[in-house]
Amino acid sequence: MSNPVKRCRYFRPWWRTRFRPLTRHRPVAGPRSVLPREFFRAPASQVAPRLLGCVVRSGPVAVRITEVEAYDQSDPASHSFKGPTRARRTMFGPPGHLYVYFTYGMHFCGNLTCEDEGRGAGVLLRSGEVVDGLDVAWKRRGNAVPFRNLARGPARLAQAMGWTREDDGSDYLDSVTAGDPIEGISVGPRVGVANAADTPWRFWITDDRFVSAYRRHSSATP
DNA sequence: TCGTGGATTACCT
DNA sequence: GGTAATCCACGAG
Repeated sequence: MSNPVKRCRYFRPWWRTRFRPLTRHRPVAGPRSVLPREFFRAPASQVAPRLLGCVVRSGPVAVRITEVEAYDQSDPASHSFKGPTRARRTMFGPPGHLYVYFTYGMHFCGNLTCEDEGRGAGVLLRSGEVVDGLDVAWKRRGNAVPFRNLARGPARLAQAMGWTREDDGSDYLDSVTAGDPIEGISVGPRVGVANAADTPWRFWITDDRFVSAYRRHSSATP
């Protein structure tokens, strides 16, 4: 039993996956700087593109962020638009915290809160590339999931990170670190929102394979 | 690769 | 009681 491949139940060799894991060749190495609280105090639409390429860690799993969406209080599509409620109070809390919500009766999604306390703003983490804790992420997502889809999509990302209701309100200041510089940023309308779908507050890394497929909300006006 | 439809429940009106 | 910041399986081309 000296074969390390067989020791780990959830290890999957890259040649069994649809896409070659870039983590084998582009590891996140060395200490990374933690972003200051002031970083998250800015408007969500400014924080969102700056988060691209950053690495968010939850226990053993770390994800390089490739796609985000910004939401704030003046935004009809935002959970904070109608003011604070019990389920959405985290969004109105201090910046740099994790806001986890439950949607479609089965999925969790995670946001990083922005702006000053009392202002309901945040950045939805839509997609990412798992760069650490690959075995744990695969265990949570299922063995049959292709490497590319481990965290491609907000609910997939939340599942890979292991986020649930209990993580709502956690301070994530020490869990977000700067990443490698990125090539380019694309901007476009947000996904899955019925109101203000055309507000260009969705940001993603141009030509990155770890970006979710764009799908407009079924009842959104064309 | 793309489009379609079903699953399933917390939350607010 | 309707809506929802979604995912997955499946089929067609």
